[in-house]
Amino acid sequence: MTEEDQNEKPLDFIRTKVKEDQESGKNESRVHTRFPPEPNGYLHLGHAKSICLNFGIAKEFGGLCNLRLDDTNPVAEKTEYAEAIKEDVKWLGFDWEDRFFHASDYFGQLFDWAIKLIRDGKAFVCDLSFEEMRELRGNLTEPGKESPFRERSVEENLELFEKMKAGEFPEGSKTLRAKIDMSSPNINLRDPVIYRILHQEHPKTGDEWKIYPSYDFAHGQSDSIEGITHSLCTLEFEHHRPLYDWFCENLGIHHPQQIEFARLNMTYVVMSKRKMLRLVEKGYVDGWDDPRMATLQGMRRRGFTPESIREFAERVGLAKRENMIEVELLEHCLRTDLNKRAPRRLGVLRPLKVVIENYPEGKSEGLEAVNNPENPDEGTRQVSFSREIFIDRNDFMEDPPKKYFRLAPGSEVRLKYAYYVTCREVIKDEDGEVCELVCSYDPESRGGDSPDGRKVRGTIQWVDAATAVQAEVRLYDRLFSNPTPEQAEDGSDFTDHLNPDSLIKIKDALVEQAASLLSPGEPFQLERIGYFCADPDSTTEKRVILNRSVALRDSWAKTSK
RNA sequence: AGCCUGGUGGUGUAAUGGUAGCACAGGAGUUUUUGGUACUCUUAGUUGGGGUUCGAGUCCCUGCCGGGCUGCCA
Repeated sequence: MTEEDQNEKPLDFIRTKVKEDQESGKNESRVHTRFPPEPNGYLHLGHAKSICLNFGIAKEFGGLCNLRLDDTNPVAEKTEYAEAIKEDVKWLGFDWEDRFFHASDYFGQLFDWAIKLIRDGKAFVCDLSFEEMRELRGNLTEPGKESPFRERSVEENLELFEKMKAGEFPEGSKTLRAKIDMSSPNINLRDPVIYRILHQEHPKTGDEWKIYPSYDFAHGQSDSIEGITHSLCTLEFEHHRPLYDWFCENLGIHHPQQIEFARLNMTYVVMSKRKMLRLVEKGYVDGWDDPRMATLQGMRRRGFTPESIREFAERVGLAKRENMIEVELLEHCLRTDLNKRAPRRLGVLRPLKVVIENYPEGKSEGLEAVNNPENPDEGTRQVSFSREIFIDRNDFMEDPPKKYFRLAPGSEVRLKYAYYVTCREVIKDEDGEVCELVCSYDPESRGGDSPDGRKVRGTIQWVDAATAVQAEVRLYDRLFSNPTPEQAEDGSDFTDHLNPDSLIKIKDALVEQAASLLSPGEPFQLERIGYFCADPDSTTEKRVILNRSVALRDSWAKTSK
């Protein structure tokens, strides 16, 4: 993209603000962002939007972006998740260089800042139980009441807080609270808890700490320590911004600006960690990396490319209003990317035997097939052809409707890259099912063109019976049959809307050899069917298992309905 | 109920007082050895009501609707 294009391209509200700040010299014109996931689950498409935003802005404005794990709650967090997060961000194509941090790196500094707040009379140790605190907090319409421990002396607070740190009190018995305003209409400002007692091993700091800072007391300060200039987060943190600001101001430290944007929602999926966890735990899917999941690991296994996801993240836009992106946009991004890069191969999902009666028995020949019509540089390959081949059952109809261009009794079609064939005879088994076709071929049409200029409307794919490789093909479709499974109008649960056909396994598909040799994740197209890649199970189970990433657009399916 | 926040075609997103545009989806067609791709054309929109103004999606008032908030989660 040229500089001019970039100037012409309208900026979203966040980039507009970043640009203003940079041009006005704020933060010495530095731009520094961060992606701060909590390591309590796997990253999903919604995170991808945030990753692309944060790393993208840093790149566009000549700045930096950190990766920081927000590990302030050891109860839910695991190293397993932390590793997956790093892997996923890297796979998506972003580089945090040497700036990989943890909120727990700052526990010491955070503790010192808590001390400062106590000394300044802005924080106090509170003995209220969970329930008592809730009662005194008030509600949406009524102001809260001050804690009876609010006016403890600085000395007593200091002593108690040190004892909390030393592990002298049981979990839940005391908290450290900021002294702000119990009557604030923003409930987050009603003396929020900033430290709680948790006798819990932390994946990073072990048993060093018995108290842990809350999100509000850790996040903004972590941003501040790292010199973040723009702290981008989702809308639900909007009510927390006054708190974010309050801590930076009252601590007298570098004050990054928090800006909120609307999170990503998409049709036919669920995007919350909690709901995804349920899908995994209840066995509705095969795991976090199930190709039907909107997790980055699932999407990668399914055959999504980092490029397609980045393109998607850019195209969904950025604003503050709630949104529901149609999954079709994601599919479009994948197809566009794969169309230009995926090599073409031949395969049939539901094989139907075809014997070419006038083709010499025992003969076999190699035919030249184009690897990628979008890119001639990828050249051609040889595919073998002989008297017995298989075509897809979908490509034959005994009693075809109008405008059906494929094979039917007496009709002629082109076998892609091979010959024109005409269906002469239909053989059925005892159940009356078509089980074999007898065709004749035109030897003059080798390569797929007839010297007499005769045109044929239909072109179908095929595989050579002698050399085709058997494959299990997994056809994935949307996980839910309802576009908005979470917004059940009838009070139903999202799991009531699971699509029973979201996974169809075809055990006995046949593909040409070249389609059976690719490693997991390498995309290819089975012509006229869709984009595929080998599943990791291929390696462990030592057989060919293919995932359909996305089907090709099928305008015939549409018109024939 | 109070506070905060947001409302532009089916979906998403532009237009910062001056021709409502782009993308996806939908429809029609051209090309085609993938009923793919590409290309062309096309349907469809400013939440209601008032006001300011030569002129309002944009500013003001008011109604309506959506989202968020009463964790020692993030």
